[in-house]
Amino acid sequence: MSAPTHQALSARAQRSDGAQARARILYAALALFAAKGFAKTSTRQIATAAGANIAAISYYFGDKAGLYAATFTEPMGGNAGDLITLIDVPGLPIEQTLRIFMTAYVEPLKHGEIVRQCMRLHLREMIEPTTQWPTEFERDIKGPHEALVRALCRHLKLRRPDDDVHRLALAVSGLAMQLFVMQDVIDALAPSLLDTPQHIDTWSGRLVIYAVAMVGAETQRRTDTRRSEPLAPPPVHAPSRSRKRAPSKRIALKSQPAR
Amino acid sequence: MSAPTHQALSARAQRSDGAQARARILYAALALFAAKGFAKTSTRQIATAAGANIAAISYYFGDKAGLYAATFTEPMGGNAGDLITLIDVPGLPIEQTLRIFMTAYVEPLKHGEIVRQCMRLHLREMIEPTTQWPTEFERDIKGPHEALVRALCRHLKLRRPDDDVHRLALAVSGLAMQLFVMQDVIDALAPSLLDTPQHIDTWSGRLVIYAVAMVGAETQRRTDTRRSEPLAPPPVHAPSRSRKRAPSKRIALKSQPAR
DNA sequence: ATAGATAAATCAATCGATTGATCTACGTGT
DNA sequence: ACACGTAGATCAATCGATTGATTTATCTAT
Repeated sequence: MSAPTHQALSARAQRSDGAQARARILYAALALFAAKGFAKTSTRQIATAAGANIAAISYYFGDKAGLYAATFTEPMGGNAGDLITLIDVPGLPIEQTLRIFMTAYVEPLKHGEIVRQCMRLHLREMIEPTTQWPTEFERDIKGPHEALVRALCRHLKLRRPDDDVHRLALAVSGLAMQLFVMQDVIDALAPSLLDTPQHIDTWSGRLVIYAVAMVGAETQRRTDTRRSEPLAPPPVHAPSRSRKRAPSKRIALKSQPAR
Repeated sequence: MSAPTHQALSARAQRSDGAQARARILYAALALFAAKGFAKTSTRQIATAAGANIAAISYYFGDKAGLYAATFTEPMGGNAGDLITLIDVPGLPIEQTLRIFMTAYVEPLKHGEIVRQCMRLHLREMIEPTTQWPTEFERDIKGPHEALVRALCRHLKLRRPDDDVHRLALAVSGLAMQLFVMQDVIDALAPSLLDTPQHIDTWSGRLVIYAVAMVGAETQRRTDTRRSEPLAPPPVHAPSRSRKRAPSKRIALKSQPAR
């Protein structure tokens, strides 16, 4: 019989779906791995948090490493390639490309705790790489970066990217990436900056402004160094609020203070 | 017996200094903790790498946690407060303040492997906080950030920092911070960007340009929103290379494409 | 429809390996 | 002779993984 009134008190039913137990284990593992890392999370903790038995993890995922790999592939439907195709349209002006890039990059921050945990998991891989890292790197890091490099090359009218384009692209994507890396730091420094989707949107808007400004500064720098002597150190040109052309005031600053 | 020809092959002498063994353990632990983290590094590995015995670690440092704490306090002489006093001089124009900030922030990247390992250790604390983190946060994160916020407030003529100042400060310091966080990523994407002190100086110079541009953009945004209707969404104003006042060209951009 | 058979899911118990930490004994320099 | 430092051996605890047995759901033959 098993009347349908079997207690749903304990997060699992007497005889759960099977796939349901698998999902419980998966998300419990995601939360714990994201919070404490792979090494400091034991399979017993995962099983306890999921309300499942320890044996179920090897039953469904083979071993602990298999479960870890599943937390990378299963929860997210793999929307990484979208970002690339979004910004890889040649006709778009750079401001729109940057806005699309930033908005798409930051947007996951608004989607619940699970996406946030996925992000945290991926960040851990960046600092403490496992066998999962190469895949992660190729798909979520190298791809978007090179797409951004292509867009910047188009805007700067370059046939091939040079070091400065790579630096610029890293600075731009780093603006968005830091929101993920420094989540806790930001919450500690200014708690009201990441708490609501509205605040995340305003931040995304600011990042677009910053990115556009950086691209503009790099464009400026390239024209400056091209028309001046090629070996001169890059002049500090502050976009001073005075509208007259900043005459590249030579500031007496030691470029390398500590030799 | 034991002729003085006892092999100096293995990095330790037969009867080493005592304090010398301590130092070997400390730096071996620093390297291993920085490379693999606290949990995944065993005391046996540290002792083997240091050419010392396992008992020596509890003899000199109490336990594994004590050794971990020592890797934070001993190798670096604590030069964090310097950065604060450097940029906390009210008279300096913002360009110089930013240059000093960036140069001082990035400069450790040039100093050998040990400083690099220390940085890596501190970054691990950011993502996986231990009891060491509060101290670390107050001294190396919150302090410099608030100093930068003060400098920006001075430049923007604000009596008290608002959210936008915090965002700007985070974006600026994030530019420098990402060089540490993304070391391996950068090496994988464009290997020649961080390999020599000259390249690091070049990058530092670019970061100053970027930071100045971002501060300029934020200044611009504030004047724009002040003189326009206060509730309008922040317009995308590209710092176009044309010198004439950018008339805040209204671009038809959906602010939130993927809602 | 009902009983029996097969597969799926869960459980407690336990394995070998490794961890951090400690103990005791030996060698060395003063 | 003495203290200091080192070495090997060993401790209890915990880890990931596996086992065999039990329970439940699904299918099949009559």
